[in-house]
This record gives sequence, structure tokens and C-alpha cells, in this order.
Amino acid sequence: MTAMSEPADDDAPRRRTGGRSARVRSAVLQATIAQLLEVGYDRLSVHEVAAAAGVAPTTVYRRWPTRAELILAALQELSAVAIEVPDTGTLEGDLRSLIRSIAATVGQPALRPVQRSIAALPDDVAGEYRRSFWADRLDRTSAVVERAIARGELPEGTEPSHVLELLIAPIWFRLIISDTPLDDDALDRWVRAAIAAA
Amino acid sequence: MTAMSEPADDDAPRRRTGGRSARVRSAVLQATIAQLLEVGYDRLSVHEVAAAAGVAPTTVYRRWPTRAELILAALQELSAVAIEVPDTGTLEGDLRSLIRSIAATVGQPALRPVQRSIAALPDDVAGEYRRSFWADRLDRTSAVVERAIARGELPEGTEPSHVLELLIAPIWFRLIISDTPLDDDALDRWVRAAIAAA
DNA sequence: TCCCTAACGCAACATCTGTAGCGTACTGAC
DNA sequence: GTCAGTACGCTACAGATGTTGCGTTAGGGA
Repeated sequence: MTAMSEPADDDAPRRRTGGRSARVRSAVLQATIAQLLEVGYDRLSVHEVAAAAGVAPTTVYRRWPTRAELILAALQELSAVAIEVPDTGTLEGDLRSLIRSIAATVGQPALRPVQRSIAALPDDVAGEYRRSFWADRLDRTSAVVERAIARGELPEGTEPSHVLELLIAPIWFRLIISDTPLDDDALDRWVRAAIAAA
Repeated sequence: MTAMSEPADDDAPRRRTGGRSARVRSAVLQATIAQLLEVGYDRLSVHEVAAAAGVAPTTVYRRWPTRAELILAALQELSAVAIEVPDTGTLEGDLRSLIRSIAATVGQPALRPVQRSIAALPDDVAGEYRRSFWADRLDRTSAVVERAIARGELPEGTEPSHVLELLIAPIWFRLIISDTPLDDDALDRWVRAAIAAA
């Protein structure tokens, strides 16, 4: 997290981000995701990832010194997908639509190993990423709550992130912590709970 | 998860659970916890655990073939602690007391590596444990909600586990998923939310 | 106390993981 | 096109991880 994009040192090496390097990076991260999906965090082998990417193991180790850093990079790549914010005209409609689309994508059992990997990464490696990712996610969906406030469905001064956090938390609790399947009744209940809380 | 404690086979080996075996088991699991707290999931070395426990590495491998199984066993040992259920006379008082004591114990930063380990364990190893653990946890604290129903604070037919799940989920979301610190304002908000939802 | 054998220790080994040095290829600026 | 130097491939290797076989210790029933 360096604040400046241009280092102060004038003898700084000129990094190469295009061409071969870009192809290597892409291939390795893609192979990492594939391995994660297949065998999970602790059975992931850097050598096998390198082989699958058609790259020498040493190359992988040089760019991502630890497995945690490699996995983090792969996950960052994967989580860069956009999220669409619904606009149904009512808060309940919006939240219901939102939670269902989240549950549909994130609830897929095949993704569980990947999600567990994010949770497993130590704080000093992934802490900053997790915080900024969720701050961004909650911020991007805050429009739903802000429109509800404008419509008078929610009192002035309601904090959007609080509402959305309450909506989303139970999903992840079930997926990662309590290892319990999601059901539509629960989703609706959490929508009503988030509204009632605000 | 064999249903019977006594195998049907009459030539079944008579397991030895006491004496030396018990000491070895205890020492190894204790050393595992210590390692988990110190270096976390993926840097945990079975050889070092064995050394710390004063035991041969092969002994550890024989009893717990994979690191995941070893860690699971250690966590089961650790999570066997009892939870005290408050009784303040009001639902809000009870939930506030409950969430504060949970946050105080589980919120300690030093425990984060251990918690991440639970989350990291693959479903086929720890799934059954996680489900039964949380079913039990929610069941043990359900008295709080049942008393509130009896007092007329909550409508008849309210499902205790739903209320408690909603209360607890945000804690774990912050600790494991969004990596955000807990604050007292948030705890109070979640108490009110859980009540409002029911 | 005796005896059977489960559970452990030890040594030797096969495999996997990560590092270091050096030569080569490709990038990107001129 | 030219060229400096970054990023990669390759080989060799050090160390960690996990397995196998066999001898030894000690638990627990008789």
C-alpha cells in the first residue's frame, strides 16, 4: 500500500507488466483458481500450479514468495467481478432481489473451497484486502438503502452499510462458519430482519 | 460416526484409550493448539508439534493421518468449554449480556488464527463437526428466547435458533469475513436488530 | 502376576517444497 | 533497429513432509 505510484528513487528498475509477464501472470492465477476449486487450500501445490500454467516453478516462487500471496492474488483477480444493484421500487423488493442473487452465486457448493481459502489467509497477508473489498461491496450496494431513505421507507440518518451488513452476515455465517445450507425461508427472514432493524 | 459403540465383529481389536495413549493424545493436541496460536494454519508443522509434545512424528501421523484431522481434533478439544446463559429478566438484557460475553472471549485478536483454521478445514473433514457444534450452541442458549416468549416479550412460535443466529452471525462476519473490529455500538445495534426481527 | 498385543519409538527412505546461481529470451525505451 | 536489463527457464540442491518396516514398551484383561 504505497501511496505513490512513482517511487522517489530515480534509479528504480523499470518493471515489465506487459507481453510475456502478463501472460504468465494470467496463466498462473487461472491455474491457481482451478487448483483451489479442485483440491482446496492446503492441498494446493505450487509445482502443480506452475505445471498447469506451463511455467517453471521458480517463476511462480519469484513473483509470489508464499502460497498465501499467490492465493490472495488469484482471489483478487476472481473477485473483481461487478455486482448489479437492483431497483424494484421498494426496499423489500430490492433487498430480496439482492440477497437472492448473492445467495445464488455465492451459495454454490463448488465455490466453498475458494471461500474457505479467503477466510483462511492470515490477517497480515489478506487483512487489508478483506477490509477494502467489503467496504467497497457495502458501498456499491448502498444505493438501495439510500433510495429507501429518499422514499421515506427508512428514517433519515440510517447508515446503509449497517443495513447491508446485517443482511449479508447470516449468509456467510451459514456458508463458512456453521456449514449449514441456505434456504429461501431464511433469506426472506433476513430481508425482513434487516428492514425491521432500521 | 458409527452408531454403535460396540462393533459387531467379535475379532475387533481392543483399543487402548487410557494411560500412555491418553497422555500422548493430550500432549499432541495441546501442542497443536499452541502452534496454531503462534504460527497459524499453513505454517503448522507436524514434526514441530510432535517435538513440542515429546513424541515421535510417526506417532502423530498414525493417529491423525492429515493435518486437517489433527487440527480438527485439537479444536474439538478446545471448543468443549461450557457457555453460561444469562438471566437478567428481560430479553434485551439477556441478549446484550450474551453478545458481550461472546464478543469478549471470541473477539481476542490472538484467537484469530485458530478461528480461521476452523473456517479453513474442508467440508468433508469438519462439516459434521461445524454443524453439530453450532446446532448445540444455538440450542444451549435458546433458553434466553424461550423465557422471553413465556414473558410475552416475543410472539408464540418464535424460533429461538433464528433469533440467536441473527444475533451471532454479524460477529463472525466481522471477525472472519470482513476482518473488521467489533465495537460496542455495533453489538447493541445487533441486539436491537435481533429483537426487532422477532 | 502373567501374557497378548495395541501403541509407540526409531531408522531409513521417498516425495514434496522452496531456494540459489547462471544463462537465455523477451520487453520496452530510444 | 539497437540495446540495456527485467523476467523467465533450467539445473542443482537444501530442507521439510509424510511413509514403511521392525523392534520395543506398556495397557489392561485374565
